[in-house]
Amino acid sequence: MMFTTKTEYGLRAMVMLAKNKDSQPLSLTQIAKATHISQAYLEQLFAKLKSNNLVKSSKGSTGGYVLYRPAKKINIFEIVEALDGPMAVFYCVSKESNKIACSVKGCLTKKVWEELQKNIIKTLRKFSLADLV
Amino acid sequence: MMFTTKTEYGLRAMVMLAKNKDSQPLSLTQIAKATHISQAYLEQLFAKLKSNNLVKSSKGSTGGYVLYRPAKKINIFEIVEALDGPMAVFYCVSKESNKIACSVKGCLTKKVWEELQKNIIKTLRKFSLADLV
DNA sequence: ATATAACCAACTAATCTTGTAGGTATTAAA
DNA sequence: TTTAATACCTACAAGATTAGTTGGTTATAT
Repeated sequence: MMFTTKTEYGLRAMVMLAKNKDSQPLSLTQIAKATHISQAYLEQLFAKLKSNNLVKSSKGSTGGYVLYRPAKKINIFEIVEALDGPMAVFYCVSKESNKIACSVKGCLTKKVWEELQKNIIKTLRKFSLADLV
Repeated sequence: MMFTTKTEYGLRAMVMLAKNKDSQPLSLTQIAKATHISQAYLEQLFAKLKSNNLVKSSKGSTGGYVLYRPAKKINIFEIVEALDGPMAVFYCVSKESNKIACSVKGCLTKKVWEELQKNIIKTLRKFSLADLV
């Protein structure tokens, strides 16, 4: 029951973007250097961040990444979900649960996971990226 | 960010023990048959449950397992932690965090994980095994 | 043109989860 | 006292996921 390093790394990078007050976007080369995370690995993370509309990119020689929205308008849950995939503490409360057999009628255990999951999401939504800067 | 099947299986088995109104303890053979979980795998789970004082065992021909305490006195967090290991949503808030370098002074991200973790534990403690029966 | 950047897909390495195999020790009951 | 059923133990193996690498291409400011 732990988040992956993807989440950790991505979050660190997002904090860097939030702190960046330059007129220029921040390149992965710069981020890799500062965080000691391999640039190729960062690329994969940023693909996810971008497809979830959390960052936008510009190509070319002065290119790089900037936040898609102001840091205050990005909450931590969005970042976590973009990087780690849809939140599901158990199969029975995942969005793909129809695939897996959990047809137990009135299963009381499920209620625990539902409440837990709601709670996690609520907590993560409470914090914005700006809160981490 | 998902609990393992260890937790799922162990919890199912614990519910069975809680439901067992026989004078006899429940054997792993019986649990394995009812849940379709391999008996050898259940053995490993019960080793953890036992060392965490959640069940007690009796050997011999009519042996098996019973709850260590009444179901009402066992909360879900205890079971989850026994099976899945100490709760830590991130390395920086794990009990072994001294091993891993997270010496960032006044790291704001950590506060998020601390609050999240507290919340998870609180939610899981709120439910007892008796609530699932 | 050239250098620097994003972007892309496939592969490899490492780790963790899940499960198996083969045995010993204990004990109620025949 | 034998037998059958049980817990208990350790090491291994298969499978899945995570983490990271490699070798490219496409785009763009200088």
